[in-house]
Amino acid sequence: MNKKHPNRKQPTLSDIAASVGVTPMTVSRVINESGYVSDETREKVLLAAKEMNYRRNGLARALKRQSTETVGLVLGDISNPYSTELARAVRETLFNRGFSLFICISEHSAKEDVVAFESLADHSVDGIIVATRSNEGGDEYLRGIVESNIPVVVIGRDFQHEEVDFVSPDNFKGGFEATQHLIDLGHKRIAFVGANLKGGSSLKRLQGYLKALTEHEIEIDERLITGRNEDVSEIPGYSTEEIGFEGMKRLLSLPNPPTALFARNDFTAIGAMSAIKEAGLSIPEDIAIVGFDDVSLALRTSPPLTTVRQPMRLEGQLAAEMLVERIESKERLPRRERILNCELIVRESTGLRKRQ
Amino acid sequence: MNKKHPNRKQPTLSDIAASVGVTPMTVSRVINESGYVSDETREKVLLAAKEMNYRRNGLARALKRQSTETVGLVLGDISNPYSTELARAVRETLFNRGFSLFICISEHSAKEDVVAFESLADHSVDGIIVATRSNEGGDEYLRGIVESNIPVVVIGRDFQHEEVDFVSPDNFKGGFEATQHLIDLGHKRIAFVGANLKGGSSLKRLQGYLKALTEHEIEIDERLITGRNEDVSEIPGYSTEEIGFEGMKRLLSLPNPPTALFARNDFTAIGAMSAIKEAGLSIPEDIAIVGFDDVSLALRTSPPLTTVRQPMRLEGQLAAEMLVERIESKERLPRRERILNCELIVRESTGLRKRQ
DNA sequence: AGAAACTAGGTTATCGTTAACATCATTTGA
DNA sequence: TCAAATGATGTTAACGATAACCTAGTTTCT
Repeated sequence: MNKKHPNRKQPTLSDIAASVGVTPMTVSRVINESGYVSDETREKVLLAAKEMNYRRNGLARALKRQSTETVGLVLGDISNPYSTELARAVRETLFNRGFSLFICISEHSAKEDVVAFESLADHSVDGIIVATRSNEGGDEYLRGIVESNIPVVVIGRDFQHEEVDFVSPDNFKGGFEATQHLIDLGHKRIAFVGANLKGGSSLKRLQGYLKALTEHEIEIDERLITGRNEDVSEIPGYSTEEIGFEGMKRLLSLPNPPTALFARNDFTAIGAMSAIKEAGLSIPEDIAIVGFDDVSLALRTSPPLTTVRQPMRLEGQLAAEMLVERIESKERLPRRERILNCELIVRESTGLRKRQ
Repeated sequence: MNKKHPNRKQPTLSDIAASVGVTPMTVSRVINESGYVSDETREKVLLAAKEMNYRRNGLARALKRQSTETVGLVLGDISNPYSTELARAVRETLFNRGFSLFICISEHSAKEDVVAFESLADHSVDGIIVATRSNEGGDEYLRGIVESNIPVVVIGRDFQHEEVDFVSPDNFKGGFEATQHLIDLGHKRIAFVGANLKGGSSLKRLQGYLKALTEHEIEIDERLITGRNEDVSEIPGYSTEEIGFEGMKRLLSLPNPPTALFARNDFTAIGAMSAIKEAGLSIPEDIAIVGFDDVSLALRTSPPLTTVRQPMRLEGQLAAEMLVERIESKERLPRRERILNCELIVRESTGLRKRQ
């Protein structure tokens, strides 16, 4: 709808009312199937509405009703299958509860986070689910949104607020178990690829990795931890496979390269596999690999990838349900946290126990 | 914003106006930086606005202004990196033109297409970019939207309307060139994996494939064309790799299996590669493969995948620009079509010329 | 010095819809 | 049989913001 196309104007309730000879209110009752309307009137109104190609003005309706029955989801990188599954689960859950979903993308930068929040707030969504990484500017704006009484649920984002629910996979435990698995197989020189010290799920996975090493009294070698301090996803065209590929190349050039590898996610693992093959080494004989996420592709790498499966659908579903509860609740609800278990899926990329 | 949380109500322009001692209109001028306001008044208003945590009501504003400066993008499967790149380009282009973007996902079914269109129309977006596959119900609803004077641009969707612009990669030519490349290498038994006879880009790629075979007088063997009539993407959890994997397995069990393969897209190709390796065959020696899209992962498969690169960023950018033109144009514009060239990227998965 | 232009506001009406209440006829129940 | 319930509308007043128009004081230019 746009005033710049004046040729035909959108008909309104009043237009229909005038053409049928009733008041706008009666037409509204017909359209919304509420209140009493005689069959005769209803039919006349419906006919006129169809003829005039009537489409209700959601803005006016929402303005009056003070609710849009719409929820916003802010995602970082949507190329990640994780985001896809999450979005799908959120959408389905919301749909069943009568809400529609708008997705905004923020490529992990504060500025874009803010833009996303702004557009959603501007459209008066009834609530927001945030699944981007934490960052200063974004957090501040988000806090303002919460103070405006817009219900918010965060997924995997480090954001503390007494009225914001939190859903996350147990990245720490997942990282711990992945590393533990490699240790159990007899590995001592275990690398971590794709560290991001700025926070987010990757940091938690790294911490789990460190904990496992420490617990088994394996010395931590910083040269085995690759990654960057900067926000890699801001480099355009720098895909997550590339992080794995380049990280692995660096590791392979060390005087004493690792015998095993835990990658921050499956795509990073795939990039690392590519580098390993390029170097003429084989998986898992020379180097064992564990990924994270269990994307569908993990089953089709050669060899199939051992990985940590996170319950993406469940995360989305829970977040959506919590948000709807908040939206529909008359009182303020206290913060709720749900940390969901991950599951180690052992495939061939870690192979058998390493001979000592 | 929701009336269900009545504890603190959102302040309005009038609230600020009252607290400062001016009219709402003056506050509006300050907020919008339009019209004349004295520095003194401006400061008082801004201070009050900040103190009261004022957030403008976009609904009321849009209702009055008859424009939301927002565009909707309807995507099918967002897990496809193609969708990601497209969305990114669209978002960036729109952002530079002062529009914000909302994405709706429709997993290719008519019902969900309609839901997506409905929510977008309901929010009075200024225009819609549609990148889902054509389907009857969706097309009908879409036509209604266009008749309501909401500007629409379609990407790769078979939808004819005199006021709807069309952007698409040249899937036909891309399919032709991919097949031509295999023929040039000496292949005669060339399979197509992932056909979808219901239309969409896959059908066009298949037609290009058929044309190339015909032109070189290679007999078309229907057993070498795998795919389904039904809409595979509606089967939950049935990923596009799976199509390639299963299709390839079927092809390998033929009495006279193909020596080359053109896959509807890169992920299908990756699935097929997995099946080929599982059967103990090698690429490209036993079977050569060409994919489509040139996703970033194509560089990291082993061997790296020969594929047809489509200009995803350009598609998104053009679509966004055309849409903005339509939105800002005072007159009706005729349909414009842009069919964009694709580029064959030769990598190792097709190897050298086949010895006869 | 007087007209024109600028500055700093205020007034009014409206965007399209609907909640809340009012009106009046027709049924229904005790 | 008459009050109460119900059915079918109409009326009024917002929801919050702003375009369009109006007022009046202050500069500026010729």
